[in-house]
Amino acid sequence: MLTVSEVARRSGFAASALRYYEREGLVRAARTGGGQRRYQRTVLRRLAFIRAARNVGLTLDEVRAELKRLPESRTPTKADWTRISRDWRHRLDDQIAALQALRDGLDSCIGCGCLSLRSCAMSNPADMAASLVPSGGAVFLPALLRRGTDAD
Amino acid sequence: MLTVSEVARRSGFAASALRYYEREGLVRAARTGGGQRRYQRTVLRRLAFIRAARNVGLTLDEVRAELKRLPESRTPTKADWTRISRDWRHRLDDQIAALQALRDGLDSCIGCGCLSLRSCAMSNPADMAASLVPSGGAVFLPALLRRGTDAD
DNA sequence: CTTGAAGTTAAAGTCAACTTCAAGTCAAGT
DNA sequence: ACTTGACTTGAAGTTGACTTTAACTTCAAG
Repeated sequence: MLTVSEVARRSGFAASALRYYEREGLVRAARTGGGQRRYQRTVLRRLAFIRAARNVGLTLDEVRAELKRLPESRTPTKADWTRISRDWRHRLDDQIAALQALRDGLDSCIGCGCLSLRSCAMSNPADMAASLVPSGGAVFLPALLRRGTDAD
Repeated sequence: MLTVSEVARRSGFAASALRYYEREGLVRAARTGGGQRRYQRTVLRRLAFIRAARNVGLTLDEVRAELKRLPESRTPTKADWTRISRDWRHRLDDQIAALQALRDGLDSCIGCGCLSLRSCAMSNPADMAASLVPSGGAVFLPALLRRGTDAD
C-alpha cells in the first residue's frame, strides 16, 4: 500500500491533484484507521493512463468516462487499448489537420500584406477548418514539458 | 464612426469582448458627449489581427505586445507582416510537431497493450517532445468553428 | 512518549478570457 | 416629449483543473 507522497513522486502528479482526482472519482484509495490514504499499486497504471489521456487532450470528464469502461483493477485488454488508441489517434489527426490548415492559410498570407480580411484566410479559419475540430471546439494541448513519471 | 454593436457584428466579437479589449488596452474608442463608444473603421483591421493571432494561439498579453509594435492606425507594412507571419508559422510548426510526436508515440503503442509505462511513450511525452513547445507550456488551439468576420 | 514529517479536511484562490448582471443613461425616430 | 432599443459602468460569475491555506491529526522513528 502506497502513501500519497509515494504515489505523487512515482506518478508525477502533485498530491493535491491526487486528492482532487479522488474527489472527482477518477482514482480510489483505501484508508488507514486514522483516515490516511493508502493506494494500491494499480493506481499507478491508472494514473499513467490519465496522464496519457490528458496529453492527448481529453478533459477529466472524458477521462472519467473512459475509465468507467476499464474496471477498476483490470489492466486494459488489447481490445480496450486498440479501441482507445484508435480514438485518440483520430483526435490527434484532427488537431494536426486543423493546425496545418491554419499554417497553410498563413503561408498564403505571407507577403500578401493583407490582413485586410474578408479575403484573408487567417482570420477566417471557420471557412478553412470547419468540421476539422470535434465540435465543441477548444482543443487543449497541455504542457508537454511537465515532469515525467516513473510509474509501475 | 461605428457603434459598438456595428463593430461587434462586423468583427464577430461580442460587444462585451470589445469592452474587455478596451480595458485591456488592445483597442481604443472615441466617446460621444454622452459617453458612448464610437470606433474608427481601422479598429476592424485591428480586430481581424487579434482574431488571427488568437487563432494561432497567442495570449492576449502576447497580442498586446505585438500590437504595440504596430502603431494604432498604421496598416502593418510588408516587413511587419513578414516578421510576424514567420513567427506565427514557427509556433504552428512547433505545435504540429508536438502533436505528431504524440501521435507517433501512440502508433508505437497500438497493439503493444502496454500502458505499463516507464517504457510507454504515451505518458512520457516530456522525453519525446521536450523543447518543442515554447516553454511556459499550455498551447491553446481555440475554437476554429466560431462565427466568422466580415471586417473591413 | 515525544517529536516532526507527513497526512487530513473544507473552503477559498488561481488563471485566462470573457460573460452576465443590476441599475441606470443615451440616442434617435415619431 | 416620449418611447424604446442601444449603451454605460463596476462587480461578480463562469469554466476546468488544479493549488493554496488554515487548522488540525496521524504515523513512525527514536
